[in-house]
Amino acid sequence: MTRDTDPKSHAWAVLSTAHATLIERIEAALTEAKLPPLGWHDVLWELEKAEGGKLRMHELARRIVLSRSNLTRLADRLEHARLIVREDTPHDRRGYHCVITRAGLAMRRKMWPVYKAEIERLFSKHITVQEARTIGEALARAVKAAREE
Amino acid sequence: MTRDTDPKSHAWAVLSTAHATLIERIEAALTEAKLPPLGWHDVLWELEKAEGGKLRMHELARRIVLSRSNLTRLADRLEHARLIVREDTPHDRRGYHCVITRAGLAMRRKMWPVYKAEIERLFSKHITVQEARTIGEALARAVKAAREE
DNA sequence: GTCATGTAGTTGCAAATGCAACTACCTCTT
DNA sequence: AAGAGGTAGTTGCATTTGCAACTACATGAC
Repeated sequence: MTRDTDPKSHAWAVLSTAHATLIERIEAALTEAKLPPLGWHDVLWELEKAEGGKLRMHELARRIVLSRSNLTRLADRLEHARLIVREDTPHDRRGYHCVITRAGLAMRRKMWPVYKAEIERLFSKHITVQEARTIGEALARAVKAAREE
Repeated sequence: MTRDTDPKSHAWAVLSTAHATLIERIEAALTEAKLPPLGWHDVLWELEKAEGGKLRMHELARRIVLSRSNLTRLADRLEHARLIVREDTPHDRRGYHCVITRAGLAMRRKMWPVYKAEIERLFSKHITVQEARTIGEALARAVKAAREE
């Protein structure tokens, strides 16, 4: 047990390191380009993909894997920057819809090339399509299982 | 460009989500077990693996992918909890060695089963050994390339 | 109806993070 | 031997995070 050689734990360890390394670089690239942090892109992209460009807070939080309270504050910042707006929901007066604005769409389109370039440079370039598929499938299975627990 | 279907970008997106999901659960499990955060385990484990149970601050920071200033503070907390000590280095009076203590070793051994159980439950159980190997190899390649840049 | 229980989202506060100085020391050049 | 430039690590400060309350509304049982 002193040295863990199980290939699965090892895969997790490498995944962790890879994530930390890439995130660090991606954030640096965004800062360098005078763009907002990665989290903003995640929110905007989820909204853009969603039907009508809107999503309930809790659903958005679930999709970007962020706690509710953190999303509240993140949404505050995005709203303050006029990239999203909060709209009352018709049938549930407790909640809101986050809606992406025109400026939000524009911002996401500005962030994506910078983000994408880093992914290519630091990730895509070094793995095969076959490996990418394996990674995508295997991890999607794990995420799905974790969610259904 | 509205919808990105490139399998490599997709793999990155899934990796990101998987990481966030698992980390959240692992931290929760550690908290529940009244144990310190995951970052403490990372530090202790790197030291334990290292020759003589000691590492220079900058080397430790590099290995756990943490900024220097963050490591300073993290090390402060670990030192305060008596899990590591800082020792002067013989030939470079600017720096220190972080050295794991007996209590540090004991703490890591207490944290690992909790950590490991979550990895198994949420990750290992859902992927094949072959997939694990592919993930490990592909991501290690990317990390290596990023570091050598 | 009304009470108990559950869900949506926000807020206060303490702790952790990121960035840009800053100190101290090392190394190389001349 | 002295100065320039680089590296090691820390610190101050503003921002972000995490957790536990807390408000407001919804839902189901009776």
